[in-house]
Amino acid sequence: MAENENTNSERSVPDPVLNRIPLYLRIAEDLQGRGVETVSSRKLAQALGLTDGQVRADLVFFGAFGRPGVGYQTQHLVTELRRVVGIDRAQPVVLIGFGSIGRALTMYEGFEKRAFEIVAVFDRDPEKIGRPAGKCVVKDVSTLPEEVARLGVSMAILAVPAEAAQRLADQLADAGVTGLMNFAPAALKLPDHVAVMNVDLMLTLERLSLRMKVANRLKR
Amino acid sequence: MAENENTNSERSVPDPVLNRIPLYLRIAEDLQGRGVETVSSRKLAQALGLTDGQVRADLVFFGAFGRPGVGYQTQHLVTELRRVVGIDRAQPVVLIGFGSIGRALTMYEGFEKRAFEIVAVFDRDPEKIGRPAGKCVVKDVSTLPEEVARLGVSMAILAVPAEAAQRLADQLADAGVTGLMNFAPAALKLPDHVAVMNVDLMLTLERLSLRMKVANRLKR
DNA sequence: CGATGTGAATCGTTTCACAGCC
DNA sequence: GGCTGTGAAACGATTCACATCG
Repeated sequence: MAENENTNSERSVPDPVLNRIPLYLRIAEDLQGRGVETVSSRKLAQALGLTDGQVRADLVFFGAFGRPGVGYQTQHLVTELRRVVGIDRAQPVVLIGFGSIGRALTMYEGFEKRAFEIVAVFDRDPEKIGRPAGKCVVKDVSTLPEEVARLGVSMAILAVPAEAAQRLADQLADAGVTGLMNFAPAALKLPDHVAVMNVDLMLTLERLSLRMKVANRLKR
Repeated sequence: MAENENTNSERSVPDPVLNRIPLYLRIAEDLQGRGVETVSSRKLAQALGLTDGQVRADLVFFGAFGRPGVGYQTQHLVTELRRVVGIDRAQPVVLIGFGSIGRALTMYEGFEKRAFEIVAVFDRDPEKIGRPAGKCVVKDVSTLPEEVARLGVSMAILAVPAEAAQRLADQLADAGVTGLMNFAPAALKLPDHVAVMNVDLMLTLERLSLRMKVANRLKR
């Protein structure tokens, strides 16, 4: 068995920290790509608009990989954070919904640059089934449960209309998916062991609009 | 120190509250559409997985529109929150970048259902310029500043490669844009009076992956 | 010296309890 | 009785200061 080296799981990690870890990884990767060998918490903080103390406190949640007097070795930081985030090896992902958003995702180059790979695409529309979608061919969504189980995928992207989202999310959870990126404007109800990240474009626009209004108020 | 007689305007609203307000609006709209006339803070809270006290506290930031013993009138709540969010009337938006994401956005029906309207689309690629994009025609991005100024738009969606994002963001800010939804994986530096919402798909996937690994989800 | 890791203090948000209104 | 609005308490996250190590 591949040992799960401890990973401090005793303590629950605050949500804001979970959101920042991938940001640190991105900076570290950028520095590594530019040949920078070490980086201080202060540098990391400046790049992200945070304080150096916060950076150190965040990183310590996942183990102390810095050296006093020196800083963090970018190579080491990248390796460790990739492992922490779970992208130290390729992650297979299934995509459900080949509408405008789904299509854009299959064309998006970012996936391969990072460690994610879309291994199957599903849609309900007979018109779309059989069409090429990136490296895949669109499959009938009715085969979703068996395909997901067969592929052993644990991550899914849901890009379907709101009405269909809950039912498909349930199917995915039943088939063993434990992580879901949801583009549908729906508040999915799922078991606690399934992680969900909602990407709701209209909601985001409204939040932006609200911030613009609030800022205007403060300005007066 | 002079007194501020403006009660709400000077008070800064916590970020988490700003994120939740559009959620309340969505629930209220749904209830209104189903003919429900009043709703309690408890009902709103249950629909979103919050506490009733939190809902009340949040809404009070923007004025007290509830009635003790009764609750909130959905009609009133919708009207007020639409105004608060700034979608009580149509909001013109410009879209920069007609790649896979930009194209998906022009096809997305959600915009018109909500109060946003894409009034101009820009790209750099001569191949794409002149092509239809929703109700618009793709314009040369070199005309961006004058077009934005002419249209008087204050909201923009940036769906271009990371390398081009900062320069275009600067142009947009100079042209009077005060709200920006950014799809590029770049940490934009902009004046404080410009609100930015980042939608970074790879970052979101990494945050999802990290949450799947941590699975520290203790009970509610 | 420079920079980390850490516990203590500070800050802000959420929760609670209750007074007041319907 | 039901429900809001509100100040106070509780909680959690961020900042700070410092001991420690390279």
